[in-house]
Amino acid sequence: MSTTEVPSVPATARERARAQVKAELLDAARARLEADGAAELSLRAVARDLGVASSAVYRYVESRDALLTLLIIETYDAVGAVAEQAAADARARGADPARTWLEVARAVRGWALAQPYAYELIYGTPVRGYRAPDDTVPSALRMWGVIVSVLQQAAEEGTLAPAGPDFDPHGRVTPAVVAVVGGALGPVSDDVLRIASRSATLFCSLLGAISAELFGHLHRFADDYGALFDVTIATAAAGVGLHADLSDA
Amino acid sequence: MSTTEVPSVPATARERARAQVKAELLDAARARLEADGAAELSLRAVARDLGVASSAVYRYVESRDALLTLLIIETYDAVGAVAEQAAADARARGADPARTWLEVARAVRGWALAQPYAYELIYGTPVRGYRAPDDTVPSALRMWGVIVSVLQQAAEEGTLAPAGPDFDPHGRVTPAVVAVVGGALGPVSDDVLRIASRSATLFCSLLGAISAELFGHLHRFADDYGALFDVTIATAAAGVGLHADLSDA
DNA sequence: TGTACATCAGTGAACGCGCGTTCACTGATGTAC
DNA sequence: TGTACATCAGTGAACGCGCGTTCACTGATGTAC
Repeated sequence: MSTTEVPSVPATARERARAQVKAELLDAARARLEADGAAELSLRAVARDLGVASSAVYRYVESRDALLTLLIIETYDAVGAVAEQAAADARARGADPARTWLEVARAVRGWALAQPYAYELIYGTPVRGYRAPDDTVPSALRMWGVIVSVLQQAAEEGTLAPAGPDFDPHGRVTPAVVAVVGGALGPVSDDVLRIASRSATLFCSLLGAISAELFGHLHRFADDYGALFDVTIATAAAGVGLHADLSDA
Repeated sequence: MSTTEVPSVPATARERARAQVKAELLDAARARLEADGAAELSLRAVARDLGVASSAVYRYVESRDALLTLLIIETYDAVGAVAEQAAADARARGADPARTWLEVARAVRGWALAQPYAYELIYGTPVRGYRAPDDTVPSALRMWGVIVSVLQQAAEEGTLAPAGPDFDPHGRVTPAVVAVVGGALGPVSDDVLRIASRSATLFCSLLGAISAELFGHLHRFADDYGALFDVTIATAAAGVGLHADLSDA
């Protein structure tokens, strides 16, 4: 009935139980993370929450760092899915690329505000002494994929123009940069060439706007930070050639 | 010879010695911070470095949190001074506002790369369990002062235009925002009105560009991140109406 | 279906670590007369 | 200038805490015959 491959549904009851306990462990760890923050995440606390000896955790996870890695991958996937969904929804409603990007940014902000410690885990100060292994890369790239898809869409529509006569990023994008952003996402076309550095600019504007709010640098702007966020994202996007209409927002 | 005011130079030898030891303590704490990171800063480690019992530190500092506060203020002042100096230098060389901002951004980035843990202390994930008191606010505002001065300069020169026809931040800036940015820096003029949200946008673009680099989100862009940084900063600035000429950079 | 053995999830004690903070103390430095 | 007292910088031991990780163990679950 099956080849010698590892089955996706575990065969034995023991394996099924094991998979379920591991899932519960991850859930508990995520709850701890979202309550205490990434730097404070402790195996003993997670074990306590599960009502289990702290040593039992080691049946499922090699070390605290390994657990962190699992959570980081989960979190990149979660925010990546949020961004992808927002882009798909916006496009389904007929949004242009600029509007799509704004919707993506809002969705990511909403996600970050709802679980700030998860945001901090991946986009805040890296946990000291922890070095993320390469396993996290594919999940981390999902966000970049969304960004590039927006720019690509604008380039195909011919609406991706530089913001001003004095500024043409094209000439300043080196082959190395192009290879990375282009290479990660498909064949390098002239369009991608033109958008390579712009993906970084959009990413940075999103990271900066959310981090500034979350880390308390805008708390004097208080109540209406949502509107300020829109302006900040749209302004940086305008610099990149994506002009959004905010009048209905 | 003096009033009853606290003298700025301590009178007694004991007071002088005390002030000097406190300065040495802060230096040692800063060194530890720059070696280990903010979250790992420990009073015992600092005491060890000073060759002193850990309890002795409490003669000079109320608690670990109080020490953190002192370091945060010092750090805000340090980066504020770097930004102010860069702006002054640029203006002395006859730079326009857009160019001035780029020079400021570069200077701040250089400072951050040279002491990443100091940058993280103030602009990274806040240290858990620590709540910054209001003492830090004036020092934190120095950076905002530089940003607003650049925008004000452009507004006075009449070169501060929106980036595109579809985007006018003016209408979306609420009175509350204006009161904060304007109020912190002088009387609220129409010019300030127009730049209130833009200061946040510039701040966020700087925060995002440096954090993204420092926290490893651009490490695949590797070698030439300096050029990418310029483009990112200039692009967001262009969205705000500051058009920099990068051709000679 | 029943027995003998292997696997392995979970236990609980322990190791060694570092931390922030308190407290009674000592001895040197300063002050008042 | 000399003595008696007050101040206070720094000591070292201690308290109580939580952490990551290891290890020999037990007992239940699974497998082979």
